[in-house]
Amino acid sequence: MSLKHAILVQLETEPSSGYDLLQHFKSGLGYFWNAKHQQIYQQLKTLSEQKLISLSLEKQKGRPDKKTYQITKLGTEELKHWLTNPVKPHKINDALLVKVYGGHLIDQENLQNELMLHKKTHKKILQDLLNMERTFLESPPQTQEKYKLPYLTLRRGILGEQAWLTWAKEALEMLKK
Amino acid sequence: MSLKHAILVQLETEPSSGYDLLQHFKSGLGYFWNAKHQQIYQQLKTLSEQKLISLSLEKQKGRPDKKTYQITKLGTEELKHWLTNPVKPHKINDALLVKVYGGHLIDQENLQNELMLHKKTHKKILQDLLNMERTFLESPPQTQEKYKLPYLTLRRGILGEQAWLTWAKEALEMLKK
DNA sequence: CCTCCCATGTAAGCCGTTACATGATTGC
DNA sequence: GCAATCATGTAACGGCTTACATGGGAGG
Repeated sequence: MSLKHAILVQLETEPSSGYDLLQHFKSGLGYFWNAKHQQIYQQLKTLSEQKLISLSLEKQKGRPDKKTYQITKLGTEELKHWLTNPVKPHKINDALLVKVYGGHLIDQENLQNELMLHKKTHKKILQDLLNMERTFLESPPQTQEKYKLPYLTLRRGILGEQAWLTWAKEALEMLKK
Repeated sequence: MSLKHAILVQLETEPSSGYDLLQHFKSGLGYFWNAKHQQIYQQLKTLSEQKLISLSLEKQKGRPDKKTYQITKLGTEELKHWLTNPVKPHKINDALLVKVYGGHLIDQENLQNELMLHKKTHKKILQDLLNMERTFLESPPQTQEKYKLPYLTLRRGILGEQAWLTWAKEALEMLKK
């Protein structure tokens, strides 16, 4: 629903190609918004038709032209409008918890293994986020001031992942009894 | 994607009508899986056609027949199969964080107000979850043993909401400077 | 009377996933 | 040579949301 706005936010920061956006969704932004390349390219097409973004072709040697999009005046307006109106609370649809809820139907060992698998992923994510935080905290004060809002989203990620890991520890202990 | 399985899990516990399921999605299960009535009724129809669930009509005085669904053998198999295979990690698509990320475009006050609004909602959810936990902890040991897996999902909710509130406090302090 | 809760549905449209497709460059 | 990364797309399908629709009972 707001992939649209996630793209506009990014383009407001700097003009990007579809591929660039994809990279952002894999790193920083990606912690709280996910999108695949197919969806991004389709959305860019739509946004372009709606005149919320515009396109420039950058010629590249040897490679096909790189399509760089930038936000238009209309796009900035739309973005500001969206930012000013409240968003609905985030909906959680977490299949793992459905599984835990109904886990009495399968081996406890099986359940534990799956939890441990997810734990690995979450540990990795936390490490990545902590690394980003370290980089941020080592940057000069004016950089920190400039990126303080993205930093807040990073903090959300860190606190969220830590809470997840605390839960997993608790859950595994309980399952092992 | 696994509304299907969320429904099967619930029906495995007890036969229910569409309306009953809706109530579960508004309370316990609802913390980690959301669905609207339209979606539930459609899904029940589909599952019924696939013979994963079956229907009995309960006659009621004065009211139209209540449609009660129960899980079939085939449904239980499908559920066990799903439970045994790993699920993909939960994807977060959180519009509020997109907003914070791009919040430099609007009033800081506006952003703070929205955060406070969400804080209220999360506080309410946490209170509800803590109440459910109290009820659980006051129940007899055999009940606790029986519902230990759903209790784990409750714990996930509590830890998650507490982490959210910790973050919000931190964020609001930072924004006020 | 009016609103909330019980109780169930159809239909259109949007959003997102999966599968299919192409082709160049870089590093091992 | 082969895999990974850069770089962009189309098409089909499935899931979810929004709007529309109906009708009885309970309580203030």
